[in-house]
Parts: sequence; structure tokens; C-alpha cells
Amino acid sequence: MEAESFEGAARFLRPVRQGNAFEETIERLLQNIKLGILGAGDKLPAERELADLLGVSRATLREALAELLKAGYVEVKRGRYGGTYIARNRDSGPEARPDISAEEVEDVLILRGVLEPAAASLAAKAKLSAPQRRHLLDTLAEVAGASAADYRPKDARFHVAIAEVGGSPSLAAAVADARARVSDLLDCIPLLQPNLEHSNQQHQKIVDAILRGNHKEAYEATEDHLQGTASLLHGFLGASQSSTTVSPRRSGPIHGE
Amino acid sequence: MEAESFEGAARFLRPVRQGNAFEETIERLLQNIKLGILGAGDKLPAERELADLLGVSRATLREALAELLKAGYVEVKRGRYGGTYIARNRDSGPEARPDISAEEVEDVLILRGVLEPAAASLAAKAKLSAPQRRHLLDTLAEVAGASAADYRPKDARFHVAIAEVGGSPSLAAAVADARARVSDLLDCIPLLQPNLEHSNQQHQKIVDAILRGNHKEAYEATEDHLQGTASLLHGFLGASQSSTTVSPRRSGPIHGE
DNA sequence: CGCTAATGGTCTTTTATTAGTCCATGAAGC
DNA sequence: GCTTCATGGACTAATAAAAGACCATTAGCG
Repeated sequence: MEAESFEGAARFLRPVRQGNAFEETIERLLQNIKLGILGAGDKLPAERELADLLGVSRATLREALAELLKAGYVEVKRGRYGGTYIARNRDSGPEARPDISAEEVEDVLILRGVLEPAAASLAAKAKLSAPQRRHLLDTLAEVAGASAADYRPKDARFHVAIAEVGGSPSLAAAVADARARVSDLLDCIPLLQPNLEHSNQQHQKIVDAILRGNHKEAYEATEDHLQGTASLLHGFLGASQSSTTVSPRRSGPIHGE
Repeated sequence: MEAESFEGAARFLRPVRQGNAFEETIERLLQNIKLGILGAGDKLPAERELADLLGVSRATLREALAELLKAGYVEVKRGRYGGTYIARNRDSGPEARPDISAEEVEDVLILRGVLEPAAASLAAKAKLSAPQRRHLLDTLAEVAGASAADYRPKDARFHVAIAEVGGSPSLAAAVADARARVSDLLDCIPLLQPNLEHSNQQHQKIVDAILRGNHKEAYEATEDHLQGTASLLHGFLGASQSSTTVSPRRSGPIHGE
């Protein structure tokens, strides 16, 4: 325990920020879109307000919004009562897919495997208010009724909703972050109809357990559910494109261009 | 699910960064010191390398180091084979203690209550290498033999070590972050000798379970252990200084000054 | 002794980001 | 119609941060 023992320490002296303000702003907005928190047709807060929420200057926010506009994620209406809106039918372009390492897949699957069942368990233990119960049921219905085109965001929205009612904002944020990473991985693999139906059944089971206050069952049902997508991801990505510790983004923020 | 439904969305449109680069750099370094990852007498990486690790310019890093130097956290030696070292006996000044809301205490306790037992369980499930086992035992011995003065960092180091061997860097980082927040809270309450002895017994139990590969026991032993400090924190902070959603830091980075 | 080289210390230049002001637009309300 | 005013759009000045070059120091080494 003397001088120069950085083998391990270096892992914790990790970067203080992920990129520049412009890139992080795009990332945050995109995360909210992909997680279905900002759904098609939704109006974003006014630029001045949104910049404040994101803790970034309006100029930087506008740069980010300009990119999202160019990529078709948002639409803008001018004048009073105008604003920025999430595009209703984005021509889903060929999302930039940097190579994915098996380690990274494993890492995020472990993380969400820890966070999500725990969040479901907490939600079951918590004394949910009527609006919270409604929120769960609403997001459940949304994902059950979603078309294949927007299944992923609705699905993510549902899972984040569970974490939201768990009582810890930090946990909800952590789940949202992990879920966003999972969603990025899921974008690389096809959406299979039988999987969707099975997923919806599992969703129902999770919500049932939460609303009945059965935390053990909520935990296990969530574990089961995650197991499915974990297997899927392992199958499609697990053994492919291994290693190559690529530097994360830093160039070409959206996709083409 | 139409336009302008931001009641919930706003919670996820959270700030993209916590402060300016200078403040975040101090915070990160301080976190590593408080978590015992950088222990007394350790040599920091050279400025150029450290700046690179933290993803910040050398100028910004040096500003941060200057603050830590002024506050007595580090010492500097010039010339070849010189460097920046963690101070051996810092005159623990009156740490700036912004008011703490009960919600914040609850939030972080829930979060670590989810993360740490899960990390211990993962560690027990994992096939640990000899160096990993040694790492666990080393940090365990360090905390068991620690003086009251540096019990907290050694304790934190031990808990983070468990997460390190769990197989997910993201989870380890999450545990480190949560632990740092807990440590900040613990700094507000006295260190009681009987608690220390009980803690050390629990630590031993956790490591035993992990090394035996009994994940259920590792999980439960960690839960038990956390329960202790949770009660302590609730007792000392729970009902005091409630509400007042104070803005986090942003001014006076270190302590006095 | 005197050189070497890795390290902290000090600059300058360029770029990113903020903070603020003012303009242009256009649906709502009279 | 006409006015209102919250909105996006466009600029400027000030500040933070990065990138890089160069200087000063000093333990080791021949």
C-alpha cells in the first residue's frame, strides 16, 4: 500500500465527462427519445427552458437541436405557440453502429440485471399512489398495443416507469441510463414477433406482482424477463466482433452526414 | 400521450453535467481519496497522464490540484522522479457540510442498498482469480486494522473492492459513486467504537461467503451490514434538516477558504 | 562532476461554451 | 383585421477549457 499502485486505481480515475457539451446534449435528448420518454408528437420545452433543464447554454442546445432536426428526429414550428416537436414518422436511418465488444455487452447486461429486478422489487414494496398505479398501467398498455415500429421505445418507457415509482430518483436515473445502453444494443438485432408476445405476457406478470405488492414475485418475474433479451443479445452479439476497445463516439454524432 | 406532457419527462431531461470541468475534476480526485482508492502516501500519475485519464486538459487538472494542495490533500515534489502525492496526515478541516435533505439520504441509501448486495452476490458467483481473492483479503485486512482516523476510507475501499471483482466495470463505477455519496453523509456523524467492531465482523462474514461462492449468503450478509449504517444515518440525519432542495455544490469546492 | 530525462511550472494561441441582446414569426384573443 | 407576446432565429462579447510549446527542477547514472 505504498507509492505507485495504479494498476487498480487507474480504473477509478475515469474521465470526468463523456464528450463536449454539444455531444452530451445530443446524447441526452436522443436517450429520452429512444427511451420513449419523449414520444412521437410530444412538444419539447421551449429552448430557453430546455437549456436550463439540461444545464447547458441555449446556443449549445440549439446546435444539438439543429443536428436532431437534420437527422429527422424533431420538427420545428415558429411563432408564438410554436416549438420543437418529436417527429411522428422518422425514416429510421441506418443508425451508426460502432463495433461492440463482448465485454461491453456483458457489462451492461450485468448492470441492468442488477438494477431492474431491484427496481421492480422496490416498486412492489412501495405504497403506490393512484397516479403511480395508473402510470404503470398506462405504460403497460402502451407497450402492449405498440406497433413493431415503436415497440422498443414503448418497451423502454415501461421499464423506466417501474423504476420511477420505486422511490429513488438516482435509481430511476441509473435504470434509464442502463436501459438506453441496452436499447442501443437491441437496435442491432431483429425484432421477432414471438418474442414480443412473450414479452408482453411477462410485462403483465411484473405489473400484477407489483400491484399486489409481492416484491419477491416482481423481482423474479423481472429477472425472467431480462433473461430473454440477455439470451437474445448473447446469441446475436456475444461472440461476434469481440475486443477492439473503440473510442466512444467523438465524431459523427447522429448517423449519416 | 399527446403534446406537452412534461410533468414526468422533465425528471429525465436532467443536467448534462454536474458543474464545470474544474469542479468535476476536484470532485473526482476527492472521491478517489475518500474512497481510499488513493491512499495516504500514494503517488498520483504524472500530470500529463492524469489529465488524460480524467479526460481534461492539463491546465484544468492543475487548477484542481492547486486547490487540493491548498487544502492539504496532496503534496508535490518537483524534478525528475518527483510527482504529486496523497498527503499522509491531513489536518482534517471542517468539511463543508451543506444541508442534507431527508429525501437525499433516502435516495442514496436505496441506491446503495440495491447495488452493494447485488455486487457481493455477483462476486460470490464469479470464479475469482487468485489476485482477486488476494485483493479482497487485503482490503479486508486493511479495514480491520485501520485506526479510527482512516477507518472510513479503508471501509469504502473494501466495499468498492467487492464490486470490482463482480465482473462489471459499470457496476463497480456505480458502487463507487454511491459509496462516495454515502461517505459524504457518514462524515456528518460520529464514529462509534462498538459499531466498528460489529462492522468488521460483518465484513469478515461477507468475504467468507464470497470466497465460499455462497451468493445468497453474501447478498444477505451485505444487506445486514448496510442496514446498520442505514439506521445510523436515519437516526442522525433522517428527521433533521428536512426538505430544502439545495443546489449541489457549485461554490466553495473544498472546505474553508 | 556533468549529462539525461521525467517531472512540475509557466506561458501563448485557439476553440468551445456561456451570457446576453435583439430580431422575426405567427396563433390566440380582442 | 389588428395587437399581443411566447416562441425560434441570429448575432456579439465575455469566459472557460483545450492544445501545445517551452522553461525549471532534480534524482539517477556514467
